Amino acid sequence: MKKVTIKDVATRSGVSISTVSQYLNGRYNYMAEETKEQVKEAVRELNYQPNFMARNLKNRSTKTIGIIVSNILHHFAVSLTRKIEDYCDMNGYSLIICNADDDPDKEQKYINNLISKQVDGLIIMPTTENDELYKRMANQRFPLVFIDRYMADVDVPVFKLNNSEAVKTAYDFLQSRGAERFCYIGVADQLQLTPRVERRDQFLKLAEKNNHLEHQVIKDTNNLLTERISQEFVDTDKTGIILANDFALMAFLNYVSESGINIRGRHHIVAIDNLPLADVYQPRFATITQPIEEIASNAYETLMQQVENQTEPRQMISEYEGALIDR
Amino acid sequence: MKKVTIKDVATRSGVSISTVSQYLNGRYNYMAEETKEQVKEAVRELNYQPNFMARNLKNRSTKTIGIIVSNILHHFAVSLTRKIEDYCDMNGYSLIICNADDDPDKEQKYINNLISKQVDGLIIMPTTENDELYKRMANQRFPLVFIDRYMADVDVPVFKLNNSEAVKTAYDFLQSRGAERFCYIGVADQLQLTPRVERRDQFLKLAEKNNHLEHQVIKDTNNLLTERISQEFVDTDKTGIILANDFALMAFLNYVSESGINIRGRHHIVAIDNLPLADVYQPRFATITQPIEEIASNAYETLMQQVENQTEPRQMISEYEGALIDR
DNA sequence: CTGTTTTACTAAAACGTTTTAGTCATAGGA
DNA sequence: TCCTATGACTAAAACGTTTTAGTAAAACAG
Repeated sequence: MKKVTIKDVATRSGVSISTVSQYLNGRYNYMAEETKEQVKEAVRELNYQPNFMARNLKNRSTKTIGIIVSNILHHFAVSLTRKIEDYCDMNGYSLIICNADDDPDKEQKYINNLISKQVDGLIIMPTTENDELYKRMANQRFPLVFIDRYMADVDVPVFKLNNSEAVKTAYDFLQSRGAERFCYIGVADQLQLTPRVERRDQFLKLAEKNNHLEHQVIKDTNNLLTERISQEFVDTDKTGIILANDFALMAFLNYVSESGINIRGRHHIVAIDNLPLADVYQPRFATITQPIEEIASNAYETLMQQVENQTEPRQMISEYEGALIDR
Repeated sequence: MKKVTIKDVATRSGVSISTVSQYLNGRYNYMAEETKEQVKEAVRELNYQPNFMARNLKNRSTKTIGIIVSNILHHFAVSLTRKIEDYCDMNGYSLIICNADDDPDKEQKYINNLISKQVDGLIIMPTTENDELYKRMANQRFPLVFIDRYMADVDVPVFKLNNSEAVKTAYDFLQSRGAERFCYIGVADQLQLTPRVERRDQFLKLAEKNNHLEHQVIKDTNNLLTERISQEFVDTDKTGIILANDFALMAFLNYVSESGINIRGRHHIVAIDNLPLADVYQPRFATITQPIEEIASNAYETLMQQVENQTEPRQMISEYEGALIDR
């Protein structure tokens, strides 16, 4: 597969490389109509695709940004990526999607990879473990925004759900439905990820403030769920359950399904993150949807400001409210 | 943000550009230990990242492949991408993910984009509308494989589910459970996508062969579902339902949820594609899982053979069996 | 001590573009 | 008529690497 270069096009159309380049870049100012046609024809005939590498070795911008997704199997993450892709598309940018899998090493690898590929900017859902790297990027004024998570000492704009408010909304909702004891189900987190920490902390704070002594926090859905939660379920009709995210919800529903427990109408449930499943699952449960649209558009805009105006990234935490959907 | 180049590293470590390049490429054969250390130090201090553009302008390979996903919101597509990413990772390749959204124009844009970015090969779930482009790529011996779909006249290896067998398995299963009438629910398809066509055709063939005159094919879940299916549901206990994919399943469950119909135990259902939801939904229904692992590994291997051995793509349809999961 | 080999390093060409600074006709203006 | 402007094009430098073909010194063989 020998590649077609600008030289081939030049030879074929009988003009110089420079003229072909002018044509390709739409600078027709001083170009005879005939020449234009000849080049056009040659490009078509040879099916010429400009070499992006060569082009962007000269140019400043690659018109490409990268997103490093925490976990591509997470519905919130894909939906967000999907939205950002739309914005890129509308503005003539390409989006490279990388899946860090919540693995700091993989994340680091992808960051360096994308920088080396000269992306104009980076949107990251950080694992929070590579702070040295983030700081270095911020110092070098590399265009960068964070989504969903942040670190207090890294000066990068953040766009995220107002986790405390979301949990408060959930808690209030459950209380208004008559819940008397509360259970919070999260997922195992070796990493101190913002959403998990903020949500759990807020839950504990509220439980304490309301003097709801009978509350429970389940951190690891992998093995503990089955043992720990079962008695409570069997014993009471007045438990309010908060499911910290997609994974907690699925783990919980799996537990329900496997244990054969009938939760119909007996417990009130609010899940943070809005899986499509929520629209069809019986019994119905409430969810708190993430403000995906706002996060995506603001993160994109802010990144573009950095890319185009060369403003430097500075810490700025933008929180958006989740919306409770009571089904 | 001025970028650090190999020249800066050379100046800082007091050696020539060539020597730095040798170091970077791990050719230490004829290099003094001291020089090595100095360069290493300079690279570290400057946080130097080689410019991928420049590097791959010289090199043949970019060690990058692209995947063009039909629809990133489709569970099957993401899972497959996830697997392929693992293979890339293991072999030192990077994966660029693009979402064509089942839009032929977007697909074309991304294909050209990725070729222009000099990817070494491309994995595509084709929209089937860009056959001219596919053919041109195949002719130019551009390393290429298809997943999930194919066109008879395009000479590119394909890796996909054996759709006919999958539908037959589903049909047989429903029959064995006592279904007497059959309903197939697909999704609207302006495009003639392989899975949709093959599955529907097979259903019709089986219905005819078995002389099951009371069968129904619903193509468009958007508006027809509500009107068309309701009577049947209300009227009979012996309907067997085949849901053509993720989207059909969700549309159907939405319908069930909104209409308030109780399907508990009354109908037998098999859904093709295995959404995580299937593990938790009540009542239980059977699914046919796609052979994701096999498709991913074989597609990757075949692409790599083309990339590395310069073998040319030739049509070769590899079909893998789905597995019925009866819950 | 001379001639060859090995070691450690470097200058310069090349990759495929874009861009700058031209060249050379031709056309207008005086 | 000569001078300047403009129109149509091009040669060559530059981008940041890798690689080839070298050079010069040190080590070795005879």
